[in-house]
Amino acid sequence: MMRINKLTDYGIVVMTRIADMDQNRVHTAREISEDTRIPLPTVTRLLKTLSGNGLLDSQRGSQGGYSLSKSSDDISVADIIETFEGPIALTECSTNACECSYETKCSVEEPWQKINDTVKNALEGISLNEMTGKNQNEGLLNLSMNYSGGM
Amino acid sequence: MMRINKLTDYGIVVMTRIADMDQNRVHTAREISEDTRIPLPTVTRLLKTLSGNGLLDSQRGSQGGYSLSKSSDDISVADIIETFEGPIALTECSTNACECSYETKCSVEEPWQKINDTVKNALEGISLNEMTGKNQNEGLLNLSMNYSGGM
DNA sequence: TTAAATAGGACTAATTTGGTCCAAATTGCC
DNA sequence: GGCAATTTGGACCAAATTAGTCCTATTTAA
Repeated sequence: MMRINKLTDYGIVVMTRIADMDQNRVHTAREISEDTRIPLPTVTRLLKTLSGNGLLDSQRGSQGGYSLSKSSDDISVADIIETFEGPIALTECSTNACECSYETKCSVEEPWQKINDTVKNALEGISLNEMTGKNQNEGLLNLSMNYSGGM
Repeated sequence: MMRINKLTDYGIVVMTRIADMDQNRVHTAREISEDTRIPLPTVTRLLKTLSGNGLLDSQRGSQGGYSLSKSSDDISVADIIETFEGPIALTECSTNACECSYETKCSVEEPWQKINDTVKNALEGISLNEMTGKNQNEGLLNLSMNYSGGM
């Protein structure tokens, strides 16, 4: 467990797919649905959310469709996750002024914030471009380094 | 969003509380409930899960109770999370042989694994002892370094 | 004018999660 | 031996969240 939502996961798939396609034209919900095999109504909703949050540009009407609002290098996995789930926060204490009434919990607050920052940072470091697997560069290499480097 | 479950969060609070208490005696569910202000039935369930998974030792009967099964230095936040939520896996593709039928998703599989490893690693690096805030040592300092060091 | 799109929002079903409770087994102590 | 204090195991239900669908309006190119 400790999963991101299924819709968020789909959202990343959809974005990755768009990043993989021809950048010189827009892509319709139907086209993306057929490509990814995610049902059309669901894809429709994903795309609306993504364009509503500025990650996609949309063009209405006949010949309309969606395209990336910026380079796939400038869109992070964290951007997409936050679009669907709001700010990355593993616990309530990770973000807000934590209102917990449990005394103990508060000794726990500061460590959680740092843990949260680490996770967030990792997700911000991965660009959509890297998710396509076409070219592996900085973000993922750094992750590998940190991983083998151990903590 | 992208939260760990509330029960998991409670579980960490409970474990932290126990780590904070006298290690030379066992602690009852009632005692921990009163300390943390988490309702008794819930605490009871948390403790059962924790002892069932080997993070706590239990002693039945009168004068019984719970105690850490090992040093708080040797119990990680990841251990506790996995006790309640199973293996840390942000997406299905992060663990299992990913059965996804979406072609695109598979280009996404490898990056996800690395992201997942990073998150997991961060959580494994924080000991229960550090969560108590009594003494801040390696795990959290390393997180801070990685954080400010940037990726 | 028409057909092809997106936009916005309501709605329902399914799943997960949170929280409680009860009966059984164990153990220390008088 | 018996009682009281505990943990154990499992069932159960209510609440919240999530997934997925559908309908109607709006926009735009041809």
